[in-house]
Amino acid sequence: MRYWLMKSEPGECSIDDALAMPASTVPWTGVRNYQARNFMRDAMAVGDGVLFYHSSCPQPGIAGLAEVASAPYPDPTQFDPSSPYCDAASDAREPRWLLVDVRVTRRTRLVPLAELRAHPELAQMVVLRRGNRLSITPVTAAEWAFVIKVLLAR
DNA sequence: GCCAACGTTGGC
DNA sequence: GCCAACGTTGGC
Repeated sequence: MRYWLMKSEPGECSIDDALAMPASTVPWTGVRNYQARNFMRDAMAVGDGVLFYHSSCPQPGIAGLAEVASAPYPDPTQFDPSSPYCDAASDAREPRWLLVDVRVTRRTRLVPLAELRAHPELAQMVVLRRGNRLSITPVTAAEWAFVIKVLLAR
């Protein structure tokens, strides 16, 4: 069992948008970075814990808890000409972009980025590292436990 | 394989 | 809107 932080722009899919979906589950469409794709393709397993993070918005931070809810499968938006995520170079027989489904298990208070940065226990979190831009980053078991037990107990 | 130019991310 | 950081592209 592994843990992840996954960024979503609330303008596209907020925690409430995800909760409004059937089974509170959303396909994690639109990832167009190979490192992030490889996490979904190679390292995730159903049941892995996910910190659902709001980015590119007035209040960036953790907005809820979720879990990986499917095996990897091709992201349909890469083949959709009307989608901003369309990738004409991707071959339908060998899709370039994969995704997993993510099921929200709990809406939490918004834990702001600044609050995450304020805790030495989280100083090594990949998402907090200088210059990090990855939309999917691994979270250690200790970081996960700290977020749950300390930050979300408040 | 190198690397300059360019594009994107995302907080502020 | 700015800009640091870093990924991607494409000529060579």
